[in-house]
Amino acid sequence: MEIPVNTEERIRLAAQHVFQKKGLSGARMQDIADEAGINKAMLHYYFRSKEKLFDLVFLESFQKIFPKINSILTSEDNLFQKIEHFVFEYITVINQNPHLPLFVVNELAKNPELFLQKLFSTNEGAPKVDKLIKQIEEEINKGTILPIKPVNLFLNIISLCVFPYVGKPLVQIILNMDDEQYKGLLEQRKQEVLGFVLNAIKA
Amino acid sequence: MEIPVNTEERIRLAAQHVFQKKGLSGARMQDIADEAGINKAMLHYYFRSKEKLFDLVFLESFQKIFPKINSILTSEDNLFQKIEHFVFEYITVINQNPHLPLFVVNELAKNPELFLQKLFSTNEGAPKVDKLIKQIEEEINKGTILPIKPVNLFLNIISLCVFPYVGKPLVQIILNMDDEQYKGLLEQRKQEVLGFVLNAIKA
DNA sequence: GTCTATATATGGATAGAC
DNA sequence: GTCTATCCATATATAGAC
Repeated sequence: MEIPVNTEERIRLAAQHVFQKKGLSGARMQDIADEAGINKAMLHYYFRSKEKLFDLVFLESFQKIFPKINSILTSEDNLFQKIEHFVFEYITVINQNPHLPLFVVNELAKNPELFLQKLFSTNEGAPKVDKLIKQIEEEINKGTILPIKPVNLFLNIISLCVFPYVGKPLVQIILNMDDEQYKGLLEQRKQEVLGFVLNAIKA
Repeated sequence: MEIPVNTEERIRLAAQHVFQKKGLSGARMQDIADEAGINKAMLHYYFRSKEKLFDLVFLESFQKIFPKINSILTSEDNLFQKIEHFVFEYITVINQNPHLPLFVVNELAKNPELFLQKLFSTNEGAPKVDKLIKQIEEEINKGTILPIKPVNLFLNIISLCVFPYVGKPLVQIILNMDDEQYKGLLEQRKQEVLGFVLNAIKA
């Protein structure tokens, strides 16, 4: 994690950090400038406005999640491989950016109107879950897994992967865990989630 | 949902609504005044400052979640009854306040220092999960459920209950569902979550 | 208790020197 | 490109009339 020499990149990283921590309305341009080690005026020189800077950060955050999901969902793996890949890859990504899910979810919730245009104008579009849904239905028909609404299974998997990160502060209070203990809990989630899901669906 | 006649109560409800939707930093006193149908000055007359008003709203939100959880967790039910009660009650509460979990989680994450004093000074304290943990261990020893780290099981249950609400905007994009469809999905989560969990742990 | 008007602080954005 | 100084809009908070 060496500090980039060029100013624009330093600002980008500082903005990412501050926005993810405080959100759009909570972040101060001064905070970003301080963290980047430069002056407030520089932010406007490079990125024009707070909103433009935020849009960039948000889009980049979004793109950290979706392409990888998509490539797994549309792969040629069978259902069980796909679930394993999804769980492992997804938790790995989140582990590298633990504040990312809450940031994305929260800003999406606060700007219900903005996200669509920003997303679909630049991105390849929302993930394609059709193939996974179809695979789930096939396995149910074959009798290899128990009947379940495919959408529910997908939602369950995502919930198990993501919530421990999104809900961290709340769960820590409930379980009375310090940061170190919670980190340990998160580290073995890949195996835990995978095992739990496979148990739940196996016929 | 009739509108209260007395001003203080109107402000409280308006504040709750606006804060839950926009968060502390995103909410404007003017928004709250407008929604309450009174003047900005009134807010300060009754609640002194934005921060004090927020603290009240946040604490009330918090207290909507915890007492009920606690009473279930410490009850004399056996493990399976307890899981069923927890899932049904918890999802019912969230269904009545769908914005509550994201609000609480988000503000907790943004104010890591504030929450402890505010909470523990007024509340009966964090939920007691010890009893549940012990019950899980007992059932594992008896062989009625598969081995699992008790904390993981608890975390899994909460994740399955809460994430569909917290992650709504994101999940809706992924699954390409409109509000009506998503509402339908949420309505059958009680049965879905309970069945999924029981399948996953049954020996 | 409720309003209008105003004070005060904060934060995003720009001007202009270097 | 980078800085300091400043402008200006917005938002919280208060004063004071009714």
